[in-house]
Amino acid sequence: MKYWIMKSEPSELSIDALEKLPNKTIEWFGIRNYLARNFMRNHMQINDLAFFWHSSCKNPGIYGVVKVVTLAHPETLQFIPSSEYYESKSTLENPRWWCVDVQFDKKLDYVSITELRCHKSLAHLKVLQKGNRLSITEITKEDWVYINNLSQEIK
DNA sequence: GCCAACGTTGGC
DNA sequence: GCCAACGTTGGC
Repeated sequence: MKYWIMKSEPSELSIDALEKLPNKTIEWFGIRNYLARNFMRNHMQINDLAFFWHSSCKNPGIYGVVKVVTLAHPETLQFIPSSEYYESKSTLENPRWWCVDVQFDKKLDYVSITELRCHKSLAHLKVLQKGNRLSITEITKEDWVYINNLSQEIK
């Protein structure tokens, strides 16, 4: 079992919006980066857990937990010409973009990026590194436990 | 709105 | 397959 951080712009999909969806589940749409795709397609397993991160917003950081509930499958929006995520090079036989479905698990007490930066033991996190542009990164179980405890303390 | 970092594109 | 130019991400 693996642990992840998955970033989403709250204007596109916030943790609250996810919680209101049917089954509280959605495909992790819109990923157009090969590394992030490969994490989903090649490495994610059902029941993996991820911190839900709000990015490109006033208060970036961790807001909750989601669970991986499917293996990777071709992403829907790449086939829809009117979508901003349309991919003309994808065919049904050979889709370029793949994603998993994630389900809302729970909200956490907000852990800001600023707070995370205060902890030396988290300095290795990819989300804290300068110039990081990857919207999906793997973290260790130790990081997972540490950050969960942090959220509890902040509460 | 700035800008550093880095991914992608396309000519050669 | 190199690499310059360009585009995008995302924190600040």
